[in-house]
Amino acid sequence: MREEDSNWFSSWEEELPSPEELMPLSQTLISPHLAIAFDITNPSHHQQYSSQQVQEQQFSHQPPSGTEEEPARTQKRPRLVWTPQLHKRFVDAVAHLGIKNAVPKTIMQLMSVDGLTRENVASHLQKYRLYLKRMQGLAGGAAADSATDHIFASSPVPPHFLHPAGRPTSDHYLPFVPALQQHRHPHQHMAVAGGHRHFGSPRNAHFELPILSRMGAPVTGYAEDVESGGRKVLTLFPAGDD
DNA sequence: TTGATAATAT
DNA sequence: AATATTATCA
Repeated sequence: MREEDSNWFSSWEEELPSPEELMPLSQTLISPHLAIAFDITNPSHHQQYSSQQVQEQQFSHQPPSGTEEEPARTQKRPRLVWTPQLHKRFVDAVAHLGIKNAVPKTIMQLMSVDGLTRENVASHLQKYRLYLKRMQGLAGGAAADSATDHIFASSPVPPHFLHPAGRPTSDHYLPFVPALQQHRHPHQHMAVAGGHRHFGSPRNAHFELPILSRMGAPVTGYAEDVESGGRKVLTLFPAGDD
């Protein structure tokens, strides 16, 4: 742990974005009417995800190209930030499926994260596999820490992941059974949300984010602004119990 | 850096 | 044709 990890927790509540700042990706990326079906117009019932702990993923990188009311589908998807919680779900899904069936599409479906695409998972899976390979080499005690693998290290790697692969699928590993979202059923356990901050104008820093999909209430999270070159990244994740 | 995208393979 | 894996980009 570093200082930053302690610092952000300090300014955690201060920088805490309000639920209104969270834009439901399900509304922008999916069909408008479908988004409405997913959307909660009246935040009355909220605390039904206590065990799951609503996870908010903040995206960044919003193209400065004028129009802000671009068609949802033509919208360029912001960078996804893989938080430990999201990663944990990823690992759980992979563990549940077994290395064999752990392919991007299936993983994505099992994760049941709204807004998460197959590409997101594929990209991450690629990195994760590399991480696993790296760990096999250093098997024994020491773990590789490249600041890159921090996210991977946050979640324990199931034994069979490092296995030479000979077993078909002996997974009595049932972390959870998310129940694939087959039809339009607004029952995601998690969701990815995005929003755009206007750093240049700290005064009118109000966003016209519509409404939360259906889990904006207990949005506990911390927001950190990271500036890399000219790229502003705002990451937000819940203070989960993980 | 980390995640997206392109290229390629199955 | 669709999805998976690898490589490269930003």
